Amino acid sequence: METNPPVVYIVDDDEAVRTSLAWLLSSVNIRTECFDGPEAFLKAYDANSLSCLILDVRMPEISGFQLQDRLKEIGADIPVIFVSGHGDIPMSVRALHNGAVDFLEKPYNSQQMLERIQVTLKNVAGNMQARGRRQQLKARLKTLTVREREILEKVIMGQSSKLIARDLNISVKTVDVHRASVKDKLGCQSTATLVRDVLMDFGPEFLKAA
Amino acid sequence: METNPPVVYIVDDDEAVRTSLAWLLSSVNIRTECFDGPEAFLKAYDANSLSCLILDVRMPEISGFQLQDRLKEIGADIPVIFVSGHGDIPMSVRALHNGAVDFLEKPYNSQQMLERIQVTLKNVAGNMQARGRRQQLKARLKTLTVREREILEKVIMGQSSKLIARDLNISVKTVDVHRASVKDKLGCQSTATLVRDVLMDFGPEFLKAA
DNA sequence: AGGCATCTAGGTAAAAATACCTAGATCGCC
DNA sequence: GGCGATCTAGGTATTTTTACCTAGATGCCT
Repeated sequence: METNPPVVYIVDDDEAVRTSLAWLLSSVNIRTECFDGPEAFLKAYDANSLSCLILDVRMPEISGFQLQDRLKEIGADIPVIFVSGHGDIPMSVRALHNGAVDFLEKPYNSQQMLERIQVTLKNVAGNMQARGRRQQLKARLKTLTVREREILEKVIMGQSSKLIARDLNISVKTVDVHRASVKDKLGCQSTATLVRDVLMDFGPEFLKAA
Repeated sequence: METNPPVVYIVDDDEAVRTSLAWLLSSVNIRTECFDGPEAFLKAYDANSLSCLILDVRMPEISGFQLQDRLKEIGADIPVIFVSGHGDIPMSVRALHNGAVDFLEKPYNSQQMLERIQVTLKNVAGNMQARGRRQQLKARLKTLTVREREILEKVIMGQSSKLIARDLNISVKTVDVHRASVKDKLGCQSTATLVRDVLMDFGPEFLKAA
């Protein structure tokens, strides 16, 4: 996790806006990367960076909303701050419902813009280590076999090895073997930490998650 | 938990708005309760009801935002739909950041208003049984003694009785006694279900919760 | 055919959790 | 002074989990 310098991605088709924002941020030593459209941004985006995205709503070809959807699809949880010159209330509501962290009007107040960005970056920083664990756990969950995952779910539901064995019509011994390899693969010390780690990072969505 | 008929609370100082909204909702058989100000609403509000709140932003004495803050303070997690006749984007963003589920402009489109309300009520209904468990668990957590709660936290952190005993400089036996009474008071069968139940309902906020 | 992953299951043993029991020390309250 | 709550801790026994070991059956890929 190389997260040291925060990056603010700026996606706007208006050259003047990009330049002005970049200048504003550089004045407080925040690194920026500018793109004139979503495609260019998606190519350059580094999911492991400590970053946020300043996104224009209305752009040719692909709108800001569409880019936001795209980012959700690929599981990129970079915080999005929308900026719009012709926005209205329904648009801002839609943006925030769709997961944006903020919505500002153009022309924006520099001081305010800066403040919102810094708050956002701060929040991202606060969530970084949690996100790291989450990603790691997700990767490890993928290494589980079908049977192991099945046992994991039942363990988390609080069933004992005996019950699980009866459910699956296999020996308790076999269940224990699977439990052991699950704990091994996920790097947990005990059933308690196993349940805790999985639920902390995935919560109720665990059963649905891939 | 008597939650049968959903209630839509309407708080607006404009009599005409209240009447019109109440009429709209009654046309689809949704029960409403109207109030001309936050104080009257707070007196009548039933936290156990399946409900949402249509709230005007600008009102004399106490603003909609202030009522929203008040509701957060008293732990009422009723979903709030703001309506405003003189709203702007910053206001809507502020409202949503503050926990509102929606923000509509006056004059509103009846069909749209209805739709948003129904979506909101549906979501509330979906969360009701979860909320019930949460409330029950919260109540039970309060019956724990200081020591029991201390042990519970360590158990959830994945520590074994042996470790906990060493941490607290007491006997393993004593730790087991506390563990047993914690499981008993919270109504859990095993450590796994204990960890699961607490984390499912409180998650990472468990340590901060009262 | 051989290698590899997976699911299966048994043995042995230690460690941990759980379920019962008793019971002393302390403290605040009536 | 007695009562109840709380924290303490021991005994005993059972069940469960965990850590090691081996190893057969299956199926897939090279």
